[in-house]
Amino acid sequence: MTANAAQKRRGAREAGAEAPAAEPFEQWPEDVDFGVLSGLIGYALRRAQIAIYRDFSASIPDFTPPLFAALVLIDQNPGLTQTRLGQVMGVNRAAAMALIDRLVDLNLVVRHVSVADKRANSVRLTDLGRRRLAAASLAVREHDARIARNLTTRERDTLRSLLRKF
Amino acid sequence: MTANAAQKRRGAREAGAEAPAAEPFEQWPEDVDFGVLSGLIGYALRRAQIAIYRDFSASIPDFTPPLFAALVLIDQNPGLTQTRLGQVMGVNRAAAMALIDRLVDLNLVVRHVSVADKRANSVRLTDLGRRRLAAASLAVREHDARIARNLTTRERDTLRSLLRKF
DNA sequence: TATTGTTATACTCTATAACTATA
DNA sequence: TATAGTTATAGAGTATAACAATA
Repeated sequence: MTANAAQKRRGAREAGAEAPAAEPFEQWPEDVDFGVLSGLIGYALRRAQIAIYRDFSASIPDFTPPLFAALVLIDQNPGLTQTRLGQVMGVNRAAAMALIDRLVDLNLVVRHVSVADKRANSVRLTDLGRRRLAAASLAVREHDARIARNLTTRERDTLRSLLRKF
Repeated sequence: MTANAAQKRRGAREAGAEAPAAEPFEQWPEDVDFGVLSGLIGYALRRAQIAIYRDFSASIPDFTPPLFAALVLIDQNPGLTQTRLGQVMGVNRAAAMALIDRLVDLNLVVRHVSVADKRANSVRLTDLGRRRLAAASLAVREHDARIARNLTTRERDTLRSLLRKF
């Protein structure tokens, strides 16, 4: 991960300025022999993700992809517990804790003990969290449109559909 | 990343045993509202990658995806320098250094100063590196077939082709 | 001056293990 | 006993910054 690049850019860009171009990534340079990697679905996915991640970091400096996803899931699912958030995101309890800790430190979410089960916390957004999420959601949608700019609407639908088969 | 799970499993599995099932990951649980995430290409890719990464870790305990990719690229491209490896993999020089350091520690690759440019190192596989790579390549191909098991041959081609557009 | 390798440093993400409180 | 949260710890991956050697 690389919050560093994001942090560096955070203060360096002025309102209304263009999102900085991420350093170019030669997707599949022709002078390089990728050997067995060429045929692998998993590796093709990985390379696409590198390009996507760079654009995300450059254009949404306030969040990382996991932080943004956690914030959306907390917002959309009232009463979500930390353990369940981890399951949904595909990480364990301790990792979910760490994400929520950071969101709490940023004053974007608060924990409160579940009345139904005193072991459990449910997590919800603060007013600030809601405002930041709304702003970031706009930026993320723009980012997503940008990374998929070389795909037709139909190709995007096909891709989303194929990706759900993993 | 999570070499820990891989390390834990490394000694625990016996020759010929089935690759351990990675902990299940509910790909898009129906009781959860994903909000804006549902429509994002980038997030669909991320979820697919979580599933793929888990299977990789469970079935190729000796390598992580970046280490395997680095090993293949070094093997296939004689005279590759560290900086160029980083560019090809989409990471900076220091990160490429760290990957190569680990491969050197594992006695899988060696550095030697380039005769053409004394600033540069070129990197090549050791005999052990070649043997390990051959074995891992088999396992990785099996892994890739397994993660793509719900896709037809045609769908795999479509997916690889779409992923090259990012 | 520009580039390569290198080292120091830092941060995110994630995991395992063990502990406490509650069920 | 089992589960939720928590804390401590660790390791992989990656970045920035600065330096020496070489181009």
